[in-house]
Amino acid sequence: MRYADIVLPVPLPKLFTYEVPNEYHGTLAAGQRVVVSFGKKKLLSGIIFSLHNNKPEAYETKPIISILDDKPIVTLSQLKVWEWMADYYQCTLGEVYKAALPSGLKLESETRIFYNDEFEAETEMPEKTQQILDFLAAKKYSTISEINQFSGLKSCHHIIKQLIELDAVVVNEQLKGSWRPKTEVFLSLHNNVRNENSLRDAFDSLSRAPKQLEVLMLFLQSTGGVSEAMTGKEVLKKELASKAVNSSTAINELIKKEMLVQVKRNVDRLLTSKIENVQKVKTLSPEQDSALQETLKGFDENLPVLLHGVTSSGKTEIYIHLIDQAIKKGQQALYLLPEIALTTQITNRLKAHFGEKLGIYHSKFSDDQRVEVYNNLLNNKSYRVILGVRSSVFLPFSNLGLIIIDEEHENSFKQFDPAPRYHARDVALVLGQGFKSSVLLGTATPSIESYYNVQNNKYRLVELTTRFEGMMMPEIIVVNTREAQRKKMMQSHFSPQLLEHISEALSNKQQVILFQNRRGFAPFMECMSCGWIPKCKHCDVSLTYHKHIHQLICHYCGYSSNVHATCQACESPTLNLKGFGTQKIEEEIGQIFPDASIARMDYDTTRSRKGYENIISGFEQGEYNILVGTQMVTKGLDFDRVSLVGILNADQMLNHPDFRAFEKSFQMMAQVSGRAGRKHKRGTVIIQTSDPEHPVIAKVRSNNYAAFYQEQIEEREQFNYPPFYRIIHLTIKHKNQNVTNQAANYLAGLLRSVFGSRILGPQVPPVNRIQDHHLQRIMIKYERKASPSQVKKLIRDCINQTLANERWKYVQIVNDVDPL
DNA sequence: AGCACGCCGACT
DNA sequence: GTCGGCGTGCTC
Repeated sequence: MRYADIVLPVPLPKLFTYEVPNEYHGTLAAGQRVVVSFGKKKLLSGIIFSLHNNKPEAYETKPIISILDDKPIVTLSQLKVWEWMADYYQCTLGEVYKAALPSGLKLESETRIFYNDEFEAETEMPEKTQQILDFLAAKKYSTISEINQFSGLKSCHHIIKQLIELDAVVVNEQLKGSWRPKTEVFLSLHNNVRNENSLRDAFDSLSRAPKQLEVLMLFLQSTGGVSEAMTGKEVLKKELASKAVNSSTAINELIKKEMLVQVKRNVDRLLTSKIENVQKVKTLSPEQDSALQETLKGFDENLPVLLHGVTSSGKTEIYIHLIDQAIKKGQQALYLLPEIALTTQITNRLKAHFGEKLGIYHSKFSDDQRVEVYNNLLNNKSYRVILGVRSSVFLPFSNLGLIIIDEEHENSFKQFDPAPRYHARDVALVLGQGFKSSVLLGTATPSIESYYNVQNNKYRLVELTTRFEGMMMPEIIVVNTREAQRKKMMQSHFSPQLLEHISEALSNKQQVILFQNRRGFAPFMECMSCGWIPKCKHCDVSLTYHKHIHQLICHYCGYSSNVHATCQACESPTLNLKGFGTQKIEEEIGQIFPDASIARMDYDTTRSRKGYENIISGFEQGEYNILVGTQMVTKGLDFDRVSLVGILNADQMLNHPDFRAFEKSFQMMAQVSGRAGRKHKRGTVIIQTSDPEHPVIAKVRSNNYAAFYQEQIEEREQFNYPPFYRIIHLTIKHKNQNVTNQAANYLAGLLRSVFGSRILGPQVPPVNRIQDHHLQRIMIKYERKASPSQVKKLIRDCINQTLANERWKYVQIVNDVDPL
């Protein structure tokens, strides 16, 4: 095989053919990583997709520069999933590759500019050039982006080019960013002193070096005693060093005197905490046990099972039993959770059961740690279970027997940007087919699509209707805010009933959760005189005010701006903070209950690595009385002292212009209500709304999922929405608004000639400009029974025909399959 | 997506 | 006259 087709991390819809150097003939396989040169100078790592002997006719091939692995790091079954994804989600293999591997396994070159020491200037050069040269001379070498940053230039290309011509600098491409094993230094007793006599002599010889003596004693203590130390037991150097002040010189002296020896060893980054005693799997309640048996029956029929269990019904225990069984059969298990539900609570619980068999794959982990999880699984080391977020469907499983998708209804399983815009639940089902794994979808509030699959006998349904350990479903009180407003009884966002219940809970030393879904209601500034609102320079959105840094930030492109004292339009000093976010609620509730301690959980307070866990554990331990939060508070948290949950504004969710708004509202309200109540004490939920008779609220109140589903499914059928129809969104982007509009109209016309009334739009999406690109959107709704691949091919043809047109060949068209 | 090339307007 | 911004094309 003399040629290799290689997947490269570029969004181009093809593979690239490189020549295999002679010495590698017959030694390569699909899935191995190679380094190749791409374009004029770039070095990239890519994945061998296939090997063949077809010499390309149209171009000269470049050779593969080097081979990074002796054996494939992407398995054949992974490559199959990649291919399926690229096809189903209409993206390129390169985009899948980018998403699939942790960046530590993807190498890319970086241009380094080296200063030439022998250089002597013959003529004077411009000031800027001289500055950059001085900068390089001081640093020896630097990168383009560093120089740009230093010089404040948008591009330093011209200057560098000049310097190259003058021989003042040389450039060089350097591969960077590769993962390296972590090493730590261990100490053990030197062979010379591993008997009592010589050890005694050693002690004697240290009589005038008290510090070294102290350290040696500490070392012996750390090994667990002299006899242990004699066997060569090792102690972490940094741990020993931390036991005495200024001990590092003493340690190094002892090494020099050949009393201690040090060795560097590769250590696992993930085995930081010691594994506690592995817990036995708990016995299940009768309800749980029969649910487990039902689930197994479904698995026997080779059907995915939808486990519909009310909140706090103990689904996790069932999962643990299933995982345990899979491991006993020698299989692997994958437990998928949405990002925000992957808390220490659940991690600790699983760790207690599965110990070092458990691997965790999470975006808050460093990239090095993710590489280690990847390698652990690839080399079949310790992991048998992976608890992870959406991207863990990309891990190199070899014998996946069980997949659990918990909180199956969660939208965050769908990746929105960048491509691949995949839904982890749907990819997991495909993954499961490949391995013939058992698949379990768990939730208290199934998505309409999944429940429909139950009705159609594509999934088996298992229900858990009772809460764990005698917990009762909460009492739900609906408060009419319109009426309260009319009677002028609303105190800002709080109804008298809600305030009454809060103060009652507080005086009973119980905790309160206040839920505010702030979607579209983030705090922003507005001029009270002229109505001017600070907007993003590059996007069609108002800037969001962030109190902690006192800045305005664009949530779409990250643009930030200082807060000005005066209005930029009319110059009057009347800029006011507007909006109804969690921060506002936090402040106001603090004024009403000055003695309560309040925590806030939202995008801002949980961005840092520890922020999220601090808030949760603080609330758990009763440091806070009230927790104010966005949808984050609804996910998989079990608190023991929460007696009251307040939903501040249900209307906001219900009035969203989206066909899934009711579904999302029901799920959100049901989930957040599930946080109320403790063992043997019924919790209370207060829902504030201006429309207490709203059918969705009625179903939440009666906890009647089936009725809710019935209503929704009829609506979906009537208006041709999923699950009866499939949806594809095409977003057309261009810097010039006219070009965007024309291209969108042309494309929509083409599509209509093929699909007729299945085409909607083009329409301007709610946010019509992002990063200086104007947007238009076309929606394609087509019957579920139509062949998706056929439909997608026809759509591709229309897109290609549009892009072939000279006038809009620079238009970007983004494909979102099954959008949410 | 990145990156280089080259065209063209802005300032010395 | 040069500098540097941005539009255009190419990547095995």
